[in-house]
Amino acid sequence: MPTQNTNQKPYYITTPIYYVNDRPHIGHCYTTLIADVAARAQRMIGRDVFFLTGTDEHAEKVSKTAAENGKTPMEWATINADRFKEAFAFMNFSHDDFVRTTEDRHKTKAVEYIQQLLDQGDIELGDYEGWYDPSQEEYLTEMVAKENDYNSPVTGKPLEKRVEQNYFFKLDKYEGWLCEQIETGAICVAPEARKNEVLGRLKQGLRKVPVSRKIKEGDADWGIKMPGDDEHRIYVWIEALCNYLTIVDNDERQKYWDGEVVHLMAKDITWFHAIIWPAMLHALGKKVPEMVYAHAYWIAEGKKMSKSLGNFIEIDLLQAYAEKYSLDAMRWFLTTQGPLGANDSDFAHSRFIEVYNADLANSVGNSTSRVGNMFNKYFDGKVKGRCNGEFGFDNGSSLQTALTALENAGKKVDDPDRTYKIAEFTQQAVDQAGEALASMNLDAMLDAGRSIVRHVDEFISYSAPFTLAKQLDTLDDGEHALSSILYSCGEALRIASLLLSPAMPEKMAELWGNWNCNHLVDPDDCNSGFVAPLSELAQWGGEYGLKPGQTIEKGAALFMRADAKEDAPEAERIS
RNA sequence: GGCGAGGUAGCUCAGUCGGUCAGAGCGAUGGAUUCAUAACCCAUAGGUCGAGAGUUCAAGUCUCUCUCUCGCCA
Repeated sequence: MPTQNTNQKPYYITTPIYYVNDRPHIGHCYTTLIADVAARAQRMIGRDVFFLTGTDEHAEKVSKTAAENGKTPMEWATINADRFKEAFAFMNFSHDDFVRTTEDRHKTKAVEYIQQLLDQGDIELGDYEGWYDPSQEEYLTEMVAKENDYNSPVTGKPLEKRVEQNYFFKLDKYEGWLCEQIETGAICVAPEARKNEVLGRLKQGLRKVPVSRKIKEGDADWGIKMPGDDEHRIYVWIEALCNYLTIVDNDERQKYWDGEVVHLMAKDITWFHAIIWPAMLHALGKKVPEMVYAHAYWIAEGKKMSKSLGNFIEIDLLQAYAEKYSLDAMRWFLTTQGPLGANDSDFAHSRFIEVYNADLANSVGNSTSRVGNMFNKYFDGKVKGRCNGEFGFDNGSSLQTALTALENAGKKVDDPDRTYKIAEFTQQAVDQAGEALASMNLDAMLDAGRSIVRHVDEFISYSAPFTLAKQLDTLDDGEHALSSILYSCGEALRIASLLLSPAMPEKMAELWGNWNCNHLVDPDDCNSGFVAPLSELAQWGGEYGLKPGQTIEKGAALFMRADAKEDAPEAERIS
């Protein structure tokens, strides 16, 4: 099966690994959804894709919470990792692997990397001086300490200046190199606002960063020890970062690291991914990621999500939306309205309904419905003939015939000289989608699909095939004209549906099922992969295009119009 | 406190090197239409482009001041 285009590098996309003590919420789902949409789109254009997500399990608090729940840390981690797996299965994510940092395949490699950095002298023992809050047993950053007048933000008691022995990674060594990598775009830090922030901070100078913590009396045996020094444990964040490499650092998967590497994350962890991780990789003699993309946050009904407000949008609410409006509609809303840029986005019910109706029900849903219906009404639910998608030109008469029908019916044609090159239009949309995908502009990619739908709707209004259909007996080439118009509408929508499918794999597969399009390896499984790369699938009237005789079933409406007055779905709170 | 981003139609935002840049989408209103999911198509939006001053023949588009919002600070 020619599903892969060998001209393109393999594509490796990652999400952060999620803190296993968290409950899966919109943030986790959003980042992973973006990765999923990108991964699906890249696979569709024929690239060899590896999409990784997973959980970060070695934090100290995990062992603490486990104890509180009467579990071993590992039992607790497993229970919670499974929650993420379930959530991601529900979201229909297509990750190729799910890493847990407690797995040997991760731990062994991670230790090897740290060992190498130790051997090279990139990691060294040193003194850490900082503001310690005895009541919370933690160090505070200079900034936080200062803001609180060097008192504990929790208890108000004075902070202590403490010195501790730690291992340090000599990040400062790579200051100039990092600056150059980011400024030249060798590492593309996106969006632009994040890049500026990182560069600004870089110019303030770098220091070595502590990468370990001394093990204290009574600490749980959880996490990875510093190689060659049992008294220190590797900080969980540094070990966690290694997951991106550990999981593909083998013969079989090496090609993914050698290909295009894209790290996706929320903006709070930009620094780790744009600075510390590339520096570590460089020190290890490894290639650095091509792109570090840090999106902004979701807010809920205009308010920041916070524990105190208890307004986190968790997986149960997303499930409620999916149940009412379909999973793919929810995926569509998150993908197109989400904070992929530098600004936060609002998850508001009224907005969801607006977008659902405007983008899905009134657009793709309605357009496929009206075209499918006309095939059924006029041609017994079968594709009648082919058409090159050009209308209004001298060498074709279909549109002229349609306009004649309008005149016969006494309808005014405002602008009788319009021309349509629908095949060309779809090709341009496919090209635009490809460009948008390359820069992770997923909304623009999907909008290319929507632009085809809009074009079809406009063309239907202009050519009025339903008026033409009433005069088949009196117009000589009426049937040919009608079949040409319908073919072009159907074929254009078929191509549009391909572009929309990364966000809405199930719904588009449903349409392909109704229209008997052979895009998928298994037509009943939207995750079974495409039988050919997009360049072939989206070929107008090509091997995978609509063919005369092909059955077009009306099928159920893809997206039924939603009532704006209806209340937001309620989440059934699960503890 | 330091550094940075931004305040453009009801909403979300585009606006490259200063001169059809005052725009798009959604919402709203009016019209037309019936193949379709009261959908689609067409038309309409008089927003001092945060405030003030300056540079210029000409400024959302450059400079300064003020104000508000936001981000980053190992």
